[in-house]
Amino acid sequence: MKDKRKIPKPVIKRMGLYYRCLNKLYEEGIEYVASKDIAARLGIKSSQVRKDLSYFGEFGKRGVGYNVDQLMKKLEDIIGVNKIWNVIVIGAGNIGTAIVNYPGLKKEKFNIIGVFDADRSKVGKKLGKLSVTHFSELEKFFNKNIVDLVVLAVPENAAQMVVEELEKYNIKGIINFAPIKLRTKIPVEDVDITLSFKSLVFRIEREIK
Amino acid sequence: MKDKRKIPKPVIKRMGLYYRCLNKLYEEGIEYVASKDIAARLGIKSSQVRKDLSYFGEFGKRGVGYNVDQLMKKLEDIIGVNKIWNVIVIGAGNIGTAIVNYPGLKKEKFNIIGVFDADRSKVGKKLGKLSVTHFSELEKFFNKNIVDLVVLAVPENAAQMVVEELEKYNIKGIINFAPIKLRTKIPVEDVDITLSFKSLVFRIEREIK
DNA sequence: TAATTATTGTGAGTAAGTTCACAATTGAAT
DNA sequence: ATTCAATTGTGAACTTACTCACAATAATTA
Repeated sequence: MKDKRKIPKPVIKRMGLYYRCLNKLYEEGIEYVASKDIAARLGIKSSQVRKDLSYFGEFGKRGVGYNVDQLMKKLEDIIGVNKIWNVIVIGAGNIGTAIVNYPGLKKEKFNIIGVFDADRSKVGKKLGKLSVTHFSELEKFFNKNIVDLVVLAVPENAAQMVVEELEKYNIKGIINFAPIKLRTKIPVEDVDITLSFKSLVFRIEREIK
Repeated sequence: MKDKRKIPKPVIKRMGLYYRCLNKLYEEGIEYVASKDIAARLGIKSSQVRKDLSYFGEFGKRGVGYNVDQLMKKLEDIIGVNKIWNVIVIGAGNIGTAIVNYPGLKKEKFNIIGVFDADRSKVGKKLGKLSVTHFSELEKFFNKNIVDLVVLAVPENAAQMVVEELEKYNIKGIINFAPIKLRTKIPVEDVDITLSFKSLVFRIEREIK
């Protein structure tokens, strides 16, 4: 591993993919795997797999491949899945509800500990084990709980205002479902599902690969 | 516009962003806009905006900017928002339900015309105006309806089997929420929300920008 | 009319990301 | 022990994407 190199952003997304792939291999009882096989399962090139992993260390054995169990554990450290992240969801509409109910997040150690909404008619509504709290209770909640991440699932016109409120607290990042660019110093990851639809449609219409 | 150039994939995603931005400008009553202003709203460089647009034509006026209304209409043609897309959702779990109820899609001309699930206990459940149909009715449905896109919101272990079923029909694309690589000739757009969480967490932990 | 200011469109230059290609290593077979 | 086949890790080449910088153009002002 040549150190100090900056890790390309796409590598980061692929690490999660590799981790999931290794999990499956482990469940299938496979002990050693070659970059070629991982690549085939993910539909990418084997050289990509090797280079990506090489940013973090030398995990393989030449002529043999990677020990599934061992590499899995390395990836756990790298992508930090072992740490439990406390998450609150702001906005209890369709997206907020789906996030709270989505079992995949819990499985990956994202622990949802609160749901907030500004709409009084939604307050008290049960979502799994949680019930919706009014947005005005946010400060009280932050005083009593450690919150790492906030899922922002509010309407577009409310998003920037909520972010400004969030800046008062000490959160580590925001997953933003509102289709606007948030102005903030807090790290933000934007998620936009309609863009995925549009992107697909564009490819279909233009036959661009 | 220099023609025949292949359009970079990231440009395609940004076109949707530009369109949405233009809509807002239009609503705000702004008649002309400079690439610099669009860029500022989206948090990117103005040269990027101009170059992206230049793949499709020359829409601006030097020294003045772009006519909002006019550019909006051009973008409509380019990204094909004017066409209505018929969509079915397979899988009526959390994600499937959220997709069906998500008003953003309807607004963008993605028209959900059916929801299917293999779980008999879900069949008949009302989701907005639609009710869940059993997966075995799929063929009958395809015989009576034109379906452009399929949203795949089934568990990971069912996804590949569903895709093989879908290959019998003449659909144009798949939005895949299952965390696996689908083996198919049909154009697929993968959506993975847990990857967004992981990517954010990775950035937070490593301070990589 | 000439100067001034604003802004586009794009070729050329950078930067980022991917793939190639091969020496180095490992284990198995002869 | 030697050969053979498999596979890694990585520098170098290549490809893709982004940014710069400036000529060209348009509107405004003097």
